[in-house]
Amino acid sequence: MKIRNEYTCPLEIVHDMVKGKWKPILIFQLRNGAVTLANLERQIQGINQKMLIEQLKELTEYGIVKRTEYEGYPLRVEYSITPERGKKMLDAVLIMQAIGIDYMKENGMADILKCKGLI
Amino acid sequence: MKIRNEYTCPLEIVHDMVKGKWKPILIFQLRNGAVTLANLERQIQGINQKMLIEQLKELTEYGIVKRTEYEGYPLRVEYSITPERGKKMLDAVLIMQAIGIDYMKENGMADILKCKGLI
DNA sequence: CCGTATCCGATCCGATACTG
DNA sequence: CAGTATCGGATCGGATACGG
Repeated sequence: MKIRNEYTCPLEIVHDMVKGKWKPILIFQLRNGAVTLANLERQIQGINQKMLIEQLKELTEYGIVKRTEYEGYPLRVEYSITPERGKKMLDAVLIMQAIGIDYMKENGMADILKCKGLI
Repeated sequence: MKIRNEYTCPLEIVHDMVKGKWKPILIFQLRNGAVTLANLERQIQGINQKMLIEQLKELTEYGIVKRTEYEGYPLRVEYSITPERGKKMLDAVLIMQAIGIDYMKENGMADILKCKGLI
């Protein structure tokens, strides 16, 4: 992954950190602690393995996500958010989630929220 | 602009609201009140008029930005963030800005912050 | 179970030119 | 000053197949 050497403002970097369709959702899914790849794939509707690994990798390189590998067989890997940058980013993601929930309520999409237990 | 009719989670909508290289920066630039197009173009390094108008338009359609047109000549238009959704989104953007500032400090990019008066 | 590689259509975004 | 139209390269993201 490229980390550009010419940034003109802090938000430009953060955009690189979290751009991509799945990154905010991934951060949200890690809010309660470490999760395996297989679980993430199960919990996130519509994602595929390629996107999952690719975007987790980028989040890891920016210090938002931590990857932990455990010895033994079968292979076991867990992903979690980092206590510093990851936690802060989660705060931003939670605000955005609230915005999304409000938007859905106001626009007749509440059914989706219900079936997810968010309402 | 399309508002998909199939969303599977609130963060997916919010991603549509703020995706794009310039949207977080635009929201940040409107933090202190209404600004004209020409001023935004001056304040945001590297943006061009097309992107400026395009992304402001999308933010407006999602209720994050408000466009106000004043009568008279020359034409005067001002953009501001909305008190509800726009303000909340600004809260998220401010967290992200702080993350970006930290990141830059930790990675020897503090010079950019200095020249912007952010440090 | 975890990760990599490739292919390909969709979209993003920058440059540029033009209108009121 | 504010906004529209178009074009082409770069990037993104989904499907699929393969390897540790």
